[in-house]
Amino acid sequence: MRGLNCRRRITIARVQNSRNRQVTFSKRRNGLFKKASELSTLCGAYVAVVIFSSRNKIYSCGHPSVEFIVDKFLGENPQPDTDASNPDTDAPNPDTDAPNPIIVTHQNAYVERSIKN
Amino acid sequence: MRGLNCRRRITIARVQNSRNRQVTFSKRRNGLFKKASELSTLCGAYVAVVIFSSRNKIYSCGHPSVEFIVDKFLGENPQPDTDASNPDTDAPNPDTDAPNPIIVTHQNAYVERSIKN
DNA sequence: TAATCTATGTTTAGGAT
DNA sequence: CATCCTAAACATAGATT
Repeated sequence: MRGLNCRRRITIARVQNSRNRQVTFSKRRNGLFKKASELSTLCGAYVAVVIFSSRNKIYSCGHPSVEFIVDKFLGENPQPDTDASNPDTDAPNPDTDAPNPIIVTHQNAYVERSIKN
Repeated sequence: MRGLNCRRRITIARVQNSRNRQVTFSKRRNGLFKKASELSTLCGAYVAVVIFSSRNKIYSCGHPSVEFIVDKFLGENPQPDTDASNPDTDAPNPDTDAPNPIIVTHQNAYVERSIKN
């Protein structure tokens, strides 16, 4: 029970065994959500994660909420300001939304873009 | 170089020092994207991550693309189920979108929901 | 400001339940 | 299905450049 049944290095490629793949999906999905939550808490950022499993099930996690972040992402939230009265909290400020035309094509890559510019 | 300048345990709470917070944001954001990418590759899942920094900058990462996943999430991609017959490849099938009425309210919690049912 | 270093805290593969 | 266990793999806080 020791030394052999521990973590082994794996290559980042599709897990062949469907059973192992399912377990890996479950474990890493939870890990991803935890990391997302921590990032939000530690840095005061808005973080949303949306996952579609191979069986077409949706799993999502968002701070403050996936919908809010998705709307903001889509620029469908031209809403100027709901309540921006917290000097201490420099969390993303809703009322800084500009009537931007965002939504560029996001491919399989990390994207960084300023809303202001 | 001597045991002190190494990693220390931190509590998951807003990082007070703004400089450290910025560094932590940068490091963990990259880590989160990497994890998301690995999950997608390992399990054949669609994964999208959208982040709004406290300075309102957008950072996103998606496989196959954030837009595609967001659209799917919003149910703006109505279309039932083209084929549910591929035992080997259980990767999400783009053309299996169903005219579903999804979009429930997603709060600060992990959400799991089946599309088919 | 970002990249590098390194010891250590955290995640997780595989096995078992 | 999720969850526990273990030890190895991996991520990263803090210092440094």
